[in-house]
Amino acid sequence: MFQKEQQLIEEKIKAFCSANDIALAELKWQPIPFSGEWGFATSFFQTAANEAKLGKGNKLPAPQKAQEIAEQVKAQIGSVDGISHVEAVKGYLNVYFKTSDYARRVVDEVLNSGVDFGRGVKKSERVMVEYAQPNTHHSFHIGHARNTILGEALARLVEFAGFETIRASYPGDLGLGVITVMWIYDKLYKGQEPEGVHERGQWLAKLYVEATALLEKKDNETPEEIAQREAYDAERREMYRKWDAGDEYVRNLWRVTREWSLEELRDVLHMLDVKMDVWFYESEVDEPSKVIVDELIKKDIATDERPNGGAVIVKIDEKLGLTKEKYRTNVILRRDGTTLYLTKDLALAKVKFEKYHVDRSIYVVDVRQSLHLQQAFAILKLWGFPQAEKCHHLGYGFVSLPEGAMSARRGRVVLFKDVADEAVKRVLLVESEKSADIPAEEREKIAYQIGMGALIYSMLSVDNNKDIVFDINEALSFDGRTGPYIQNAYVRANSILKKSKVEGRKLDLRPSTFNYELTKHEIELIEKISHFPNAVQQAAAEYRPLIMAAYAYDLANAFHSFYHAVNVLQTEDESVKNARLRLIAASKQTIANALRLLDIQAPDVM
RNA sequence: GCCCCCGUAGCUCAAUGGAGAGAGCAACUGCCUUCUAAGCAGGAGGUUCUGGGUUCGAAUCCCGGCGGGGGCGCCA
Repeated sequence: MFQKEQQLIEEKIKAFCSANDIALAELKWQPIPFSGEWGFATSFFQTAANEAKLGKGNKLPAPQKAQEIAEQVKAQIGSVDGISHVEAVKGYLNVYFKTSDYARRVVDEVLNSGVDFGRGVKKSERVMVEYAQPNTHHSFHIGHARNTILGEALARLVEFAGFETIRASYPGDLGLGVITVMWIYDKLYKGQEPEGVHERGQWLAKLYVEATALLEKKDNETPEEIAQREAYDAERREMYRKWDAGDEYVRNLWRVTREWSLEELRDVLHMLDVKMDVWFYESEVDEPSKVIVDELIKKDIATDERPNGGAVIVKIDEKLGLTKEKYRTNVILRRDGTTLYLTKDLALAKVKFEKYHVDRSIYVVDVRQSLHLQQAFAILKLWGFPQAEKCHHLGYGFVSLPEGAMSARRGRVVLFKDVADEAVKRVLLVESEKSADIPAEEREKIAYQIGMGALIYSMLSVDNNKDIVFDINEALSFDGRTGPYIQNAYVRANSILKKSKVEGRKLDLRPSTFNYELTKHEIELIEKISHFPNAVQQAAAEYRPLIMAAYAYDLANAFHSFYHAVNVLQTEDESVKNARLRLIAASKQTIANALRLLDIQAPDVM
């Protein structure tokens, strides 16, 4: 927020150094890292090292030399508008703001910008974020939830940072897993259909477990059992063949059951406040991807080994001219002419580039698929798409359970819906004792916001490359570094503002002066608020929602401390009280903006 | 065999190559007649796995080792 002052000082430093023939290194600025101190800082260690290398000046060790330069620079800077004083400490130059001016500037900017405070300037590139790619005929578990939460937070961040953003979902609606569910449904449960969108979706997942048990090879099978199992498998294969051939009965069965899953998915996304712009389906890119294979063969990117009884492959390293193995070789068409995951991803990328004119394509996908995506990007490059350079795989560690990996085949999963229901139940329990005055009809809604806040924050406050062992007690914890902690700061700010009006004092919208001695808690809070726009840009540039999650906690933390140290409503001096109320309004706004980017809702009371 | 990720307080995790390596949880000490205690304040807790190297400066970058996880042609 204070580039102007920074730039002015920078110019003075540069002028001084060139006048005195000092080999100034690039100036990198950072906030002064001590609490309650407000300003920005840079160091002269690199410059001192440069000087030493050139054999110039005295032969002081670098830290002392840096301090010497800092002192000289300090003497040269003199007074700058809005800067209270400058210090040279341990090789650093610390520039301190004049608190009253800056407090007013920060608070005014937040209140004038409102929901747009922190929004970046419009960028020219269009970004697509692909996430929420569960398979149909299964149910949405906590691992899918991590994917979706991560993708949504990223989309919100990138969008707020200034990029035109397209959200895309890509459900896997074909393949053997899908056919397996259809097979057992058709064989044993035809005509049945549980009530309720989630119940029906989850039922399909149960059928999958049952089918897998029937089809799986077991130890010590009798000849009869083997024959039975093989007969089942033949039925399933036959169904797959019919699906592929476009058989009307099988296709219809597929459409109906697929829709059950999609209905559940849409409801889950609604629960997570996710609004997709584009829906891609695996089944829709299946045929187009076959055409692509021919094109790649013609362009001599792919090698057709079918005449020799093989598949169609791409020798990626060889085609890229790499001598050491990196992308290796992969198959893009089976020998029987059917497509693979990689084939379909190529077709999908083509659609993204050509139909949606995407400049930057982000894939939020499990880290285990890293090689496959790198292979896809490499083939896109060979194919001649310049956007291939800006394809980015945002991998994330997988979510497992304390008892081991989740397994859809064995039905050992934690369903998102179950966790969400449990979250509401737990919050309601806390609420009934802590906030008995909240009307019952509002309670459930607030409980949902808080419960989801806890769950979402627990997913976002861990860096994406780390695996998570899902522990529901940790995920739904409301104490300490959690979503509810941040929501509570928002609620407290809201409560004070409400009360200030109840007591008959309209919130003064005129800018306040802050020309009193601010407590260190106020200074720290204002400084945190002023960093919000930077946090947005950093999180978006690094594709890391964690940056925003950490920021939101720090901001809430600064607010809670201020809340306890300073009683605003009992402030005697009216102008000081008014300034503080404006600071609270600015805090509330910034917390709200940060929570929104994290896909967490901010309740007015809790 | 090759490639990727990780190793930081008892536990779970942070830390654009920069100033006391920080939070939360657990345990300990205080604080509700006060704007909501889902909170605040305080103390304790560290050879940043290990050995080298680069650098004025390394948890961070490079090389080796140890330990854990993942991936490597017709699954997704």
